[in-house]
Amino acid sequence: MLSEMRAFVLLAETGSIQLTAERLPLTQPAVTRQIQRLEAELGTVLLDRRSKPPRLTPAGLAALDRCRAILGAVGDLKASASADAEPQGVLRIGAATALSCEVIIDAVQMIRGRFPKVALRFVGGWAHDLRDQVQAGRLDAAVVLGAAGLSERLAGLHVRKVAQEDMRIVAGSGARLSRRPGLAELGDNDWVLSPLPCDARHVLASALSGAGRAVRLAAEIQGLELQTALIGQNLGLGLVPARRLAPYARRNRLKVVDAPEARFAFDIALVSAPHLGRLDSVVEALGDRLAAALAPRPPAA
Amino acid sequence: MLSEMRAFVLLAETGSIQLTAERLPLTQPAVTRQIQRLEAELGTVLLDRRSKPPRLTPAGLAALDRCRAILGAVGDLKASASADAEPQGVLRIGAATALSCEVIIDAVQMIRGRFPKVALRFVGGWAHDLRDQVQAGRLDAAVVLGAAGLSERLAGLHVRKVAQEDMRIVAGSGARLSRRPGLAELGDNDWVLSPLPCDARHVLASALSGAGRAVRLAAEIQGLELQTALIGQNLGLGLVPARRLAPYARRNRLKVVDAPEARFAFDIALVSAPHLGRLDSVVEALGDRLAAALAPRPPAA
DNA sequence: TAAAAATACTCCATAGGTATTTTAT
DNA sequence: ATAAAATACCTATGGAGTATTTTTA
Repeated sequence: MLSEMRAFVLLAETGSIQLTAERLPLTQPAVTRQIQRLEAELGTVLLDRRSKPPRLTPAGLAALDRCRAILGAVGDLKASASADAEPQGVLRIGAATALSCEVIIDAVQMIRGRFPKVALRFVGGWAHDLRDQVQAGRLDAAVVLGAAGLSERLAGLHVRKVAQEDMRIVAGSGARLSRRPGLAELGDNDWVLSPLPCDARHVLASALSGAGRAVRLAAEIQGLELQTALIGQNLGLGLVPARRLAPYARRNRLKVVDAPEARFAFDIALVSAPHLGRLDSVVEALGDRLAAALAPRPPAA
Repeated sequence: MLSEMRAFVLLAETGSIQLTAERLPLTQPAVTRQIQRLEAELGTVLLDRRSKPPRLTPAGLAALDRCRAILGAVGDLKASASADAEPQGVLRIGAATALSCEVIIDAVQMIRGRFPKVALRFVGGWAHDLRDQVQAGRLDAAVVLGAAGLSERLAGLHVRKVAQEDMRIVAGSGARLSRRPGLAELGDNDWVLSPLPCDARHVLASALSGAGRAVRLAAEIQGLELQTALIGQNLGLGLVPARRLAPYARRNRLKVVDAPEARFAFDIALVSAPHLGRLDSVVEALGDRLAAALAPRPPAA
């Protein structure tokens, strides 16, 4: 029906079926039948055929405007669907708890500035959960922490490593540890960690199990603020992202433990669903911004 | 492409291709391919097929609204084109010069009241001209005077007789005529008539030529006001529609000449182009109103 | 008479159906 | 294991082309 409408609008513009046929391009009988089909579909006579070339009837004149509007809307649909159109719509992003607020805020503001038609929906959560939600289609993308190299290819998902996060083992000022403790010694200490399914815990647990130890929990606390405070009270060892360590270490007089066998490096990865269409460029820009903000030596550090 | 969009919108509503197929009704593979076609046409992935049934991608969600709008506009087009829709658009009507202003004004006001979406375009002119213009498609309808019974079927036009107009031969008070003049005597007098192509003149001329006479013109004047004034000055005989005679006859002391061989009766006919669609009902209402206003004994006369 | 549109007829592209395979719950 | 969607293959409808007739300017 759309091609019939195109022929009809063109007919109104050119003034004859002949010219319309040349422009489409089609043969004259083809255009004749397109108009006839449109008339049959609408149940109205659109052309006054008492003259050659035919004129529009009043009904045809009324239908003409509507056809133009419809074809315009179809054109808009195609234009807005094409990949180079301006990104728009809701983009649901998950941010792993381990990321600092500043980085997120910076990214949100960048997106709001560069993609004004995109509505952002940020949710926090554990990396594991967020990955699942992206995979289930409830999130479009997520910034997650994962064991280095492990998240190269989640099934069907697009994964981009934007930075690396080193984890530091920290202890309170009163902790008694050898200068370079091995895995066994670490396993014999209490720990202050985040609740499961914290990914850092997973990695620590599997490392310790290599030395026949399980993780001994002194406390299970969410949030670096509280964790570092408790570690400062010598409740146990902790695991803190290197980039976020400084202020907490100063405040709670923590010391960094150098354990060569337990140097955990996580990837900060941007996981995104396939087929995001033009929103892909937003995710890409997000990745660029994160990579810049989390570069090894942050420019403003 | 429209049926593809219908399938897509329905898919978004039902949530599965299976259910969409049942509703359309089609088979499941047919719906699958309709969505695939739409995706190919738009160059975008609309469905996130990682789950069964599939979900909409962000691009799909954006396209959904546009598809709904387009399908709605197509529905409106069909509804507005259907015969029982409210008449709308421009209706171009011609009114023969012989008609009194009151009748036209009354008809216009009726149409403005009953068909508010119809824009009227009234033009005056001679019956002959107006008929041509309707036939040429430059007018949609015309109220014309024609020799009785002559205008039964103009080629391809719709003709409806709405009233009959008797023409009266009038003379000034000083005219010297026998009581019941024959055609020959009429032909030997001067006449005050409208300029060609006045239809009344045509009929008079052909009647007189039957008696071997041509029309002798004393004056060629447009407008009853002037014509009757000159006839009152005894410049010659005149031809006046019976319905409009009274006020002019009184003012100019005219007398009616009873010529049995020259009793001209004209039809007042409503000529309309074919295929006016829903505007036909407006023309029909116009005809009804004219017939009522011009009935043999007007109610308010 | 010339030009434009409508019709008659044929062919082919494409959309839908059936059967089957693949994939997610 | 079951249900849903995708694919393969076939068939048929319908739209376009060519040739011709009709109709208007």
